Order: sequence, then C-alpha cells, then structure tokens
Amino acid sequence: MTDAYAPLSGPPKTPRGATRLVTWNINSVRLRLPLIEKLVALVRPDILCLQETKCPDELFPDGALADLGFAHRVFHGMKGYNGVAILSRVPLSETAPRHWCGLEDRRHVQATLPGGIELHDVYVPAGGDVPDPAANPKFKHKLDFVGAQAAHWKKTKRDRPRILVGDLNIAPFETDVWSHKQLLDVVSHTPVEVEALSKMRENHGWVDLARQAHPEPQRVYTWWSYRNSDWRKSDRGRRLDHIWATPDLAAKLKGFHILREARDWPQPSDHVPVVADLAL
DNA sequence: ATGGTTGTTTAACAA
Repeated sequence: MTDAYAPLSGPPKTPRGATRLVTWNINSVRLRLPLIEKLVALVRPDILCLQETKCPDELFPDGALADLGFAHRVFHGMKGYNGVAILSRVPLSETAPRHWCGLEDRRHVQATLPGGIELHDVYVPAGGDVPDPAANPKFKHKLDFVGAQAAHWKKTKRDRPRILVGDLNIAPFETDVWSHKQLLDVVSHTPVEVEALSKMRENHGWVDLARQAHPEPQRVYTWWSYRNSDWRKSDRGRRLDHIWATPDLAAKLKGFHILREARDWPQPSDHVPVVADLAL
C-alpha cells in the first residue's frame, strides 16, 4: 500500500474474503446516477456510503440502486441540501438517522453490519468562507457539529467494532492539503477545525485508515475544487473524505484506494470515491 | 487579485 492513487485504471479486485467499503460525496445522487453505475462496474463496492445526495426521500432513486445489487439501503435526505445514504449488498440492521445541533439537517445515518459492526455515514457542514465563528454562523455550526460529535464519541463506550466514514470537510494534516501555509486561514484546514476533528477522532480511539495505509508525509487528497481550470495540473487538492475504524477493525485493513480518476469522469463530483477493503 | 465552477431551483444559496 504505497501509492494512494494507483492504479489509475481502477483499484485492484477486492481481496478474497474482504468487504469493500466505499465513501463518496456524490453532490446530487440523481444527477450522478450514471457515475454510480460506473463506480459499481469498476470497483464493485459491497457497501457504498454517499453524502450530499441533495434529494428528498420520496425522490430518491431507490429502485435504480436496488437494481445495481444493493439489496439493503437506508437514505436520509432533504430538498436541495445535505443528504446521506448507505447502500449495501450485505444486510443492514438498526438503521437510524441522527440529528445534531438541534437541527433537522440530514447529515448522519447509521446502520449495523453483520457481526455487530456499527457503521456511521457523516456529512460535516462545510462551514462557509469566513473562519470566524462570531462573524460566520456556518463556521460556528461546523465547530458545534464536530464538537458535539467529539462529546458523543467520548461518552460512547468502546464496546463494539465501529466504522465512521464521510465527508468530514476538514483536512487535518499538513500533507492533506496542497499548501499548508496558504490554507491555514482557509476553512477546512484552520487550526481550530483541525483541533476539533482531532478531538473527535481521539475521543473514541478512531484510527484514520488513509494514514494507516499511506502515512505522512505522503500527500493524499480526495477533493479538487471545480474552480480550477485544470485540476490535475494545478493539483490543489485536499483530503476531506475519511474512513475511520476502531483499532480491532483497523487491524483488518487489507487495502486502501482513492479513485482519483473519477475526478475526470463526465460531469464529475468534486470529491472522488475512497475505498477500504476490510477482512470483516 | 477577493477571481473561479457546479447543483438545486429558477436568482439566491450552498459548496
């Protein structure tokens, strides 16, 4: 596991006996249904966690996703914004939406996998442009959201295997962004956010699987802005999408891939799929 | 230098 992006023709086949888990900020599930089909053909996820579905539940393309082989689905969306979904070939139980900060935002859904593994699909607020919670309510919401999650994970007993995936909208390490210095004041990489996310991670002993597989100082990005004319040439990426696991599960990681090529698919999301193969 | 693009929903937001 040396090259986070290799090979460019798609990740290797899922190792024998492993379960392939993928997280992807899809930025409209309806618009990008063809890209999900492409992902399924190329990557064959056993479990696919989506964020930013931007789709109320009554309009969710449930039948089309069932036809792709995801016999088990839970989705939790709203009109226009947010929205998360877990699509799975393996049974899901105890499916439940979760709400934070007293809001009805659709930013978190959980399910239980066979073996009693708890899976959380999370979409952290982006936080707007101004990195000052006093001046920018969106940034305050982001800090409150991550703070509430940190408190929640601190009080949650470490009594079962867990996985947490999603667009956490924070790039915590220096090599998670194209320029640490130039992004210190840019929402997604400010010290106050990085500190909040570190607490959230450490409070439950979560292992950051990307960094287990591809330690610093290797640069690892999962998002490239739409606002670059040539994203590949400028390579101004950030690692916003994460897969965390409790240590017992982290020890079972067999492969980790970032599907960089998906950024060049027709009408792409600005995020690319992140893949973890786990011998569950 | 305060740009640039995309999606939802149709001009204003959110990212």
